[in-house]
Amino acid sequence: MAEKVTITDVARYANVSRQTVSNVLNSPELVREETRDRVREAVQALGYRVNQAARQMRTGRSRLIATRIEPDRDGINGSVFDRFLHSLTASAAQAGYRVLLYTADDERSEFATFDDLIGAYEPDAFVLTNTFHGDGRPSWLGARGVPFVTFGRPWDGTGGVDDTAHSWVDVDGAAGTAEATRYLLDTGHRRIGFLGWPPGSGVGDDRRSGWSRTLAAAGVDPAGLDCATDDGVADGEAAARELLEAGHPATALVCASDSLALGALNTARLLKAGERADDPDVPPLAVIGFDDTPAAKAVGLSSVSQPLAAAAAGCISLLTRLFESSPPGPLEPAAPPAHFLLQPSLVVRGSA
Amino acid sequence: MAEKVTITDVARYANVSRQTVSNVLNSPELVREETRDRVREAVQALGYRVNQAARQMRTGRSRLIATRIEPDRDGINGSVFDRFLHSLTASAAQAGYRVLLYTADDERSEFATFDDLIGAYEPDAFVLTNTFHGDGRPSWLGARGVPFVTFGRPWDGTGGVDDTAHSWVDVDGAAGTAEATRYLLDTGHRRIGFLGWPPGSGVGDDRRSGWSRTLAAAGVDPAGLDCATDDGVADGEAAARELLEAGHPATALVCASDSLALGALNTARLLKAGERADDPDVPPLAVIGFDDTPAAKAVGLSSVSQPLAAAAAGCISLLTRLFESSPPGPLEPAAPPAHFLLQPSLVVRGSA
DNA sequence: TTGAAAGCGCTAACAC
DNA sequence: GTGTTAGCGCTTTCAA
Repeated sequence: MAEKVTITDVARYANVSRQTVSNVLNSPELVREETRDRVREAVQALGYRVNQAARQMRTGRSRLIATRIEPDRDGINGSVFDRFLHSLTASAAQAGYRVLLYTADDERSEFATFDDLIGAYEPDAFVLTNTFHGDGRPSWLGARGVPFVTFGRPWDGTGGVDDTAHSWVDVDGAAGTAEATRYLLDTGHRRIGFLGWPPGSGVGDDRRSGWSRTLAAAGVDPAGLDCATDDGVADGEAAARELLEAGHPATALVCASDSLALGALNTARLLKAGERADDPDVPPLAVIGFDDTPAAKAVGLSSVSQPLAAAAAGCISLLTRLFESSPPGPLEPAAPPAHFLLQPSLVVRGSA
Repeated sequence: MAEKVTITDVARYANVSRQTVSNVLNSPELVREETRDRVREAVQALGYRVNQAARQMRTGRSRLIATRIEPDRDGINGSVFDRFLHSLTASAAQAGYRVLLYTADDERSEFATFDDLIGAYEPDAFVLTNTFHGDGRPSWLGARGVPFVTFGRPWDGTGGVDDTAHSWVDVDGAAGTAEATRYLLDTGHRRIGFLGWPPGSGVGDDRRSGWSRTLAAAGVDPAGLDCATDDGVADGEAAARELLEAGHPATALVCASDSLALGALNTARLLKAGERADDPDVPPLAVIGFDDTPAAKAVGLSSVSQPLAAAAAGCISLLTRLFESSPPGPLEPAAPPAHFLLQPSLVVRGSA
């Protein structure tokens, strides 16, 4: 256990008072340059580090950012969160913060954890991911004046976004599927289907809209090309089968997730090997997924990639802005909510 | 911002002294039952939570466990760590601890982060993952008397394990590949290859050994069946090609990772569709991966699954044992290192 | 510009 | 069994 070095040790070593050391650390402009340098040397020499617990008691700020770690559902898309988390940890560290993890199975238990965390560790802010329409967390935290940022827009349930609600960072999903659709159009496809989730989820509707508007712009009739199902490889397989066994089947598919895309790929392979085997009229199905997960990379699936590092950096940037505007104290008007809408990019691989 | 409730508020509410409240919290047996109940009611009524920062200043314990979040390399196997992390967070919470994250690109920066973390946040312990032969972290932490557990055995470089080094939890990789090999043997395969990593990595050698010993027990000559390459889908593809284009090719493959297995699957598919097309003599290649990643699930790859939740729980259990034996104070002999070697299980899917 | 005093919330000793 | 005292390391007045 490294012997604890306190501010007193530094003061003694540098021949100044404890307060002067504190000033050098927190308001260096108040200290004469010569003294400042001497103190900094002492800090270096002794390997001094500010003790967070003590500082927190005085300032009320923990330099901790709490976020929930997601259990990776079907797992394919889980990796998106994990990559985000890595970047968040790195960005936070750069800004002088650490990331504290928690888990929660449902809203009730998450609120209980909020209470626990806020009471015990006093995180300076929360980063909320996987937000959804009707998510109670923003208002819970908002009501208590706890700063937070969401990775995901505050969907209002009609496909719109309430920009004034709170600070957020998100990736423009519609732009991603639009780019994917445009790419397929450029490659010569006309009958481009969309494999997505049931309407009502902000994210899913957003991604669908990019496809439909691009198709509309190209004058393609989307009838029979839109298919909604739950997320999962098996769901994707089944749904793709519908789209491909129709009278006038799709020749390409834009998918709302890599899970669905992987399922579509499986189905296409089966059809190719089965009833349609050796039918030269049937070209290979072009498929584009969403999220550019490791699985996509592994099987050569083209996919829309989210700029996760930028999203994480955006969250931290928004948070620090929040901290600056509203000192630790009581709830104040604080800075007006701000947000970043980032552009994804299409990664083309063998599948399209 | 929820108004802060302190121990003083509770004391006033319950008509006792602050110390009595503290006693109810920390040494309930010292307090008369009636008083205890009254205090507990007050705690409930006021929604009181112990302030960690204040407690930490007195006790020197932060109830924080630090661990490094891994950037997910090729990504396929990255998900293993993430699932472990989720379970670790849950297990830690149950034991009254929170998980603090950090990142590090190399050993030097990790040591610097150790210093930072220890000086500033004073985590009670570290959980080290992805340990390797020659890993300097255990001795660094050990020298400073900082408690830690590794998820991964302390390989000594000769394939052996130094049991006395420190507490660890690990999964018996050899048992996993042995089970996979046995399964393939039972399915009628004889020429079962192993697609692994270059010798020298404890984990890789361990997994290889399970295969080779099982093959030996079955009286199969492993000549030309062992292939080593770096981890990655592309590497797996290339290596599998060697194994499959040999004079007397393997009919089944046990792989050290799902990445390699996925690559092998790709190669098998190509060969099947290409030069070997329509050759009835060539049965489909049986492949078994390692780690049971989401990608394996998605493509129907059989794989050896690690009990990650149990591993995480084991880490926490070992850590709490450490805490109990060695009070916050200076470095003491503490409890002797303990460890858990967990058994993986084979998940059979379409690929084998 | 630097120094002295106070106190954040808690718990380990010790007195009552 | 319960209350009193002291102090963990720091920063924020305020005075020198």
